[in-house]
Amino acid sequence: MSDATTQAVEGPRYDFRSAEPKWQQAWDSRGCFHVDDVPTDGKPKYFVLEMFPYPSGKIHMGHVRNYTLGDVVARYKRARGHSVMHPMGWDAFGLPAENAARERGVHPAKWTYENIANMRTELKRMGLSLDWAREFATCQPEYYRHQQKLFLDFLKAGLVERKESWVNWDPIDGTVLANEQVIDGRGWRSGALVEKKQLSQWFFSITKFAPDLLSALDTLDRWPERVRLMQANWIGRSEGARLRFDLAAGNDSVEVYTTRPDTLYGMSFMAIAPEHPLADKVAASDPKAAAFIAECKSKGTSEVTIETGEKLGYDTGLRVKHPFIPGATYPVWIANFVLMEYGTGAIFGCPAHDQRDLDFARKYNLGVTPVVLPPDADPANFAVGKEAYTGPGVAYNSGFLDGLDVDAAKRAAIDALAAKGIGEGVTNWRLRDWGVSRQRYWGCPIPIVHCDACGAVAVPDAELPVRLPDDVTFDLPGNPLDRHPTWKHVNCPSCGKAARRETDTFDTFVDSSWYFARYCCASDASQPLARAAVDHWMPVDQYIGGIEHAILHLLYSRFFTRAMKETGHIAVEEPFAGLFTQGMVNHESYKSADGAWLYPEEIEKRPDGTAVHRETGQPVTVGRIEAMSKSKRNTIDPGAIIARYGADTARWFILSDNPPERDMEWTESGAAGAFRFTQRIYRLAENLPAASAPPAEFGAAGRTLRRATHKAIAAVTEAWEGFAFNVAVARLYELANAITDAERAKDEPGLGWARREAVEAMARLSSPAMPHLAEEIFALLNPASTALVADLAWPEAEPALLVADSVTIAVQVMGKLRGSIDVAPNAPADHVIAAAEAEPNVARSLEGKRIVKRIHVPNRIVNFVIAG
RNA sequence: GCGGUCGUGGCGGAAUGGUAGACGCGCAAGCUUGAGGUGCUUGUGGGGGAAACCCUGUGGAGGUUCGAGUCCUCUCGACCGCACCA
Repeated sequence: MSDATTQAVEGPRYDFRSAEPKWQQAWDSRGCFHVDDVPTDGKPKYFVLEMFPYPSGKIHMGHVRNYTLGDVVARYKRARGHSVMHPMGWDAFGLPAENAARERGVHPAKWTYENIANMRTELKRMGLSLDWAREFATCQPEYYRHQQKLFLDFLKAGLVERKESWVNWDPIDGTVLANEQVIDGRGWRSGALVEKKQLSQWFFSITKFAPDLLSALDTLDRWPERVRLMQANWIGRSEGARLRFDLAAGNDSVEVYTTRPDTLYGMSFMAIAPEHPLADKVAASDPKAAAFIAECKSKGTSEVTIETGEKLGYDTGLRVKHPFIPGATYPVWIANFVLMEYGTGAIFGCPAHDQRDLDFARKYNLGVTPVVLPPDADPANFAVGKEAYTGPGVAYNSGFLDGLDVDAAKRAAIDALAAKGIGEGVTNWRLRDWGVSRQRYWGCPIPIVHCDACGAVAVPDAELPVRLPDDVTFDLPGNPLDRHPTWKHVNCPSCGKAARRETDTFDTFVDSSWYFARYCCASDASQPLARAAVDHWMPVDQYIGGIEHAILHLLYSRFFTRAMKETGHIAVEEPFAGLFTQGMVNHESYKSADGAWLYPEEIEKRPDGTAVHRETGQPVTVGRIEAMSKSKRNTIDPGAIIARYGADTARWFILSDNPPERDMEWTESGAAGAFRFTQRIYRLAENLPAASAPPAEFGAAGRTLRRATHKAIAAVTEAWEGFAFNVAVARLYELANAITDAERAKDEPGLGWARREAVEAMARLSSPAMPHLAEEIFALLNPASTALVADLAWPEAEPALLVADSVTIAVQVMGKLRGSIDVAPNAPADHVIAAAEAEPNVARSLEGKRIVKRIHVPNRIVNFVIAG
């Protein structure tokens, strides 16, 4: 920060440096934002929640935006008479803590708790209306013990399964990798070739709720449409048929799932996934097949294969019988484009009506028989070339299905399969069960003991929590829990014999799938959720966070809430009644001549928009405006902004820039402008008369200002209410402009009172955004009062003052603006039309014309339709 | 490929079918100031005009309407999500 910048904010009239801590202290000492677990105040409840932060070390501008948005809602709702719960906590388990341990030798717990302490201090400087008594971190045994209990309850209720699944295995790191962590077939950290491996893991049975998770999306009317659509796509319902194909030789059969049973007569091959059990069987006696399968598995997740979409296959030599055509058989291929995870891992190929099947058939010279005739096509010469026909039509070349349209043919085919006992209509889901096992240390231990005699045994409730051991090392790859000398060696809770603890920990998404409910009863050590408190507060009325969690976190939370309901921990099914997804905070990026990224503090902007390096004077390339990131160095430290301008300025700018759901750009000039505004409205509050009874009469300027004040009350209220926060800011600027106009007006009786009223309204209307400044101005205006704005009811507009003395009505001729007239509100139509016709410019346009129609919209517009 | 969102001044953006560009940023001129990255005043979509005013203008083309940024159809572009899902 340059000297010049520091000077610019030195000695301001409103000294945020002393005011902000003072008011934070005042709110805190009066417990303004504390609520009881089960309140008895009779107020309507409102639960405001922002997605809790990962304790990475410092807060960033995304946090500032997120928590400012939430704080506006919380403070506004409180003023509107709600009992508001607004808690904060820490999503504290996760990989970065382990990486810090590996790279810097600091214990994950120490690293995490130090980061939390630092970030808590930073958050407190923002002046958020939080109930800090409810704070917790998910890495505390006091939290995760309850999570372990929930898991065991889910297990008892049949909502948890242990099953084999295919995973990306990094043989060097000795761990499972998420798909995103596999880059070109290699582990992102180790660079080792990733293997596909079957591993026994714990799964939450989220698919049991798939129908409900989908249909209930319709009830979430305060969620963004696109989030609901993304979830619907993710859950992925599809209607089709499951049917059995018998092998031509032997007794084996293969199950297939299809959405197009109407095209069965167009079959020319069957394809099975490389992981399909039948493929294994073939490979056992066919080395070439084994080699092909191995190749597919190594390339399975490689982006190259997926992007080029090259279809590879291997003909097993086996053949299957057609379900309807006696004697017809088709080859069985192993194909890389068939997914074991979807449907049954096997498909029947109908190249004429499925693009992938067609690509495959063309490559390997398999037959292409059209069986759906497009409308207006000629059955004698309709043929499929490079594009499969997937549109509507009528079945032909299809035996008993001939002449039926697609839908009727599907039903007829399913009926026929069912009659033969070889198939049925089914609904299929894209959603997979949620694998939660991670081979990591810094996570919640899964409370299970593996016994050779008893199998997987639940840890008894009385022994919870299963605590993470502190004495672990990170000098070797793999899971430190697995190689800990003693931790995993325990006796079986069931038979007492020597057994092994589960050394996997939970996916951190589990931690965040129920934290919102835990806030309601955070101090109750005896149980995960205390029903009285949770039933009172849940669901969250307004949840706010980034769009990046549109699917996983929100879907998992919806699942968890249903599972908690089924196990008696909660009454609701949907955790978040309202959801708001904020945009990102972007900033320009800067590059020096030698190509190195530069921090905004390292450059100096020239008036012409170019930039130079502050120290060297070398030219700097001003790059794209993009998401703040450490690698591009285009970050702005909220701590520095708050130190320089104060929290209110940071909050105000972030709200004013643009609509909160869109990406915003952080600019120096914008922040400076917001700072100037804080000073300006404080100035408006100086030198006002003391409080007094309202005068009986107001002059013209006073009346104008009072109308502006009450219009602002109505407009700002509506804007805060509707998440149009940038509009609320604009309306407050208008009010400030109106106050400035009144300051300049000739003094008249009552004007001082009207200015006081306006300034106090200004302070209170802006208090959700700039709470410290609001308190400071209120105290300045009311030196004898000990009341806090944070405790005051929201201002109400006087309806009489919302009606203007006169309204300006636009006058159009043939829809074109030709003038405007001032008339009394709700003046009679004939009067308004006469005045409109008399307006000089309008009269000129009407001269010599015949008016065929006069349209009058009261208080809005007059439009003359003329002929000739 | 499938699904979706969005196109308004130099920029961020306002606008229940009813005066397009509120409000802010930036810019320009002026006043204030020892100075100013302060404060204040005025101006600021494009074209014409001395002015009054006129024409034009919300990605493009049609349509509905007395009246369209807003509703409908087509089209172009940008962005986002999912993606070999059978």
